[in-house]
Amino acid sequence: MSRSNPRVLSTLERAGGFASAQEVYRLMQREGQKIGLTTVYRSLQSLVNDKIVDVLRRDDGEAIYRLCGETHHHHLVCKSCGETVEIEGGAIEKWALNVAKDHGFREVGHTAEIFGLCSKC
Amino acid sequence: MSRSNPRVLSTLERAGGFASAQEVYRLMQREGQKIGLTTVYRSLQSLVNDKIVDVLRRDDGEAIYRLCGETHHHHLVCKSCGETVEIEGGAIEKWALNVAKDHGFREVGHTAEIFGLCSKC
DNA sequence: TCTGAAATGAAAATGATTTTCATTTCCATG
DNA sequence: CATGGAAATGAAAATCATTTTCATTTCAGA
Ligand SMILES: [Zn+2]
Ligand SMILES: [Zn+2]
Ligand SMILES: [Zn+2]
Ligand SMILES: [Zn+2]
Repeated sequence: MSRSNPRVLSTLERAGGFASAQEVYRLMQREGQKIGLTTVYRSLQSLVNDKIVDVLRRDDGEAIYRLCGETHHHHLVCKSCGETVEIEGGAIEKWALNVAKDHGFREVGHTAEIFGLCSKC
Repeated sequence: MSRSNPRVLSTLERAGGFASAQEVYRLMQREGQKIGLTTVYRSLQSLVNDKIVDVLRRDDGEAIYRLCGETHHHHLVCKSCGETVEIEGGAIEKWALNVAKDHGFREVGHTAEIFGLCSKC
């Protein structure tokens, strides 16, 4: 496993909001940074593994990445423009734990995402 | 715009749950149906436009389709052996709708999955 | 039957992502 | 200071889903 190139993380921060691997790469190019597309992909993957960034999908299927806070949370995403709101998941955390306990499951985790059309779309 | 080839819809129904375009195509091939991959893609797109079918994304980015109005449920999956329990998501449905409404989103949908270790693992 | 629009599908193009693999950079040890 | 090997890098090729092209077929209506 390769470790993340810190310039990738720095660029993603600077990009603000979501950016795809291709976008991060282009941005670094424009800024004159010398880096390969492969390294950008590998670094972003690594950041996702380390849970330092979130990865979502655009409507067209392209993966987009974003720095996310430390706390566990969920996303409300606009299907059309991609606007994203981070959501506290208190209710769903309880739901997941209860459902799992009812069925005798341990070491429980969950994923949840809400999508729809935002007010502007 | 092309209209949907009815055999595509029929195959998606028969597939049960979600299926990607490639999977629908392979299924039709196995069944000896003569159809082109292009037509499968076009038909699925058309069904999505007509809101007869929902489209989501797998983690790997592949688009998956399912009939609208199929009974909605969630899954509790064992990380180790893959045992799966179908879950009614009453609580999470309300949560998703409320969160979305609070942020002015329309046409709301959601995904949710719980995973853990089952009692046997 | 004739005619044009719609449907079809094979093949090529596209575009993101992954894989390969040779090269470069690091680093610890002698 | 070597120097040997592990990790990182990136160019190019490979993958793979999806879209586009375009020539052909189907089909409904005149
Ligand atoms: Zn986040
Ligand atoms: Zn929007
Ligand atoms: Zn199990
Ligand atoms: Zn639900």
